[in-house]
Amino acid sequence: MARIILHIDMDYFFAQIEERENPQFKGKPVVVGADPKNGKGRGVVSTCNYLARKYGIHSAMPIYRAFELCPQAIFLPVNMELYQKVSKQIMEVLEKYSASGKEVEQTSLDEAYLDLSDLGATAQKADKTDYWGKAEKVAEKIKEEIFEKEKLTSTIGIGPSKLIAKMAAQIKKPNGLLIIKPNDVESFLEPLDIENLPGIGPKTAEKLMALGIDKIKELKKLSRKELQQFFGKWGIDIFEKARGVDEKPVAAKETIKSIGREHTFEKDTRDPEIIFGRFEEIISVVFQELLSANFSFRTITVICRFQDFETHTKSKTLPNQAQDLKILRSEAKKLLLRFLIEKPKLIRLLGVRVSSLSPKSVD
DNA sequence: AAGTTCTTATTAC
DNA sequence: CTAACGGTAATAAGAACTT
Repeated sequence: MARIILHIDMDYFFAQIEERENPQFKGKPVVVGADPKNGKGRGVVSTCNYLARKYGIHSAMPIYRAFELCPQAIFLPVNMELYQKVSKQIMEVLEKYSASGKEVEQTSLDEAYLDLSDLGATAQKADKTDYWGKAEKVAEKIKEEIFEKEKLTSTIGIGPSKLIAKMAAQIKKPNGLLIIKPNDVESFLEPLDIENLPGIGPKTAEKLMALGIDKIKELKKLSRKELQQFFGKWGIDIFEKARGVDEKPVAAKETIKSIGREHTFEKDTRDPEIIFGRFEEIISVVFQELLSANFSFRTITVICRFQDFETHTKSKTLPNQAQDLKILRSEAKKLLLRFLIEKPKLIRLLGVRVSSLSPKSVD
């Protein structure tokens, strides 16, 4: 029995919220992300509205580039608290539509999966036809309710797996709805680019391109064996994805696995005041996060990116769980000192991450 | 030989 | 002065170590 999985993705989430909060932005290009600093900013675009996209701006683009493309756009900082609040409201709507006992799997602030298979489980044999029609109705209602309550548009994809549901939504955005039934999976996938497959990023795509493969239809010509020889274990995954095969269940994420902070300096630096000052701030923020989440840690990782963009990590795993700022600070500092001794280069970015977390209950 | 730990690479939002 | 990019997190894989 095929599952019915729904994937919802809010349209240009951060920027759409900003439009909603500031009606005067309507009809103007809006870019949410780092401060462009008159073309000298070091950050990137987080999200932008579709008008900004017309100028060639897109997510992850260096902010100075976005500023070049459209200096008259409205540039806004990321207001994460606000987006988190809105996200929570939206997830509450979704909860109502997930079958009893089934959890909503939230994968980011603005994306989630629901398993609607139960719509079919109760249907009679004679009525076999319309699980998918019912799912479509549910999707329409979800979209409507979110729009009513939050005045935000979204895109929903429905398919027999998380993979297909997600791809359906990706293709149809913004403000779209697309249902791919099991029989349509093949014809849906084949004409798409390999990069439309979640998990196939620029690196994997480039390797496949070198083999003359750019469409999923071409990718399917490679055997399981060939893909495995090329990509190892990963090749098996690719083989299955190309056929829409994805058995992963919809399940809410249990716990966080790591907590970290990174900072890119305004200017690359070697100044100990700046380096250690910032390092200390990063450490305390990470420790605060750890406390508020009520976790102890066992592994500390320090990330260092140099002027030439070379990025390295050093980590240390303690013999026991700890929830102690002094330990975090002293171990992290030792790791940082190793970097400073080994490399004489200017530092661009510093980061600290704790992992091997374990929940720590306070009595 | 097996289990950890350390490090890098890749992806995604 | 040529000028290529954030921050946060997960996951996988291999190398390097301990036991």
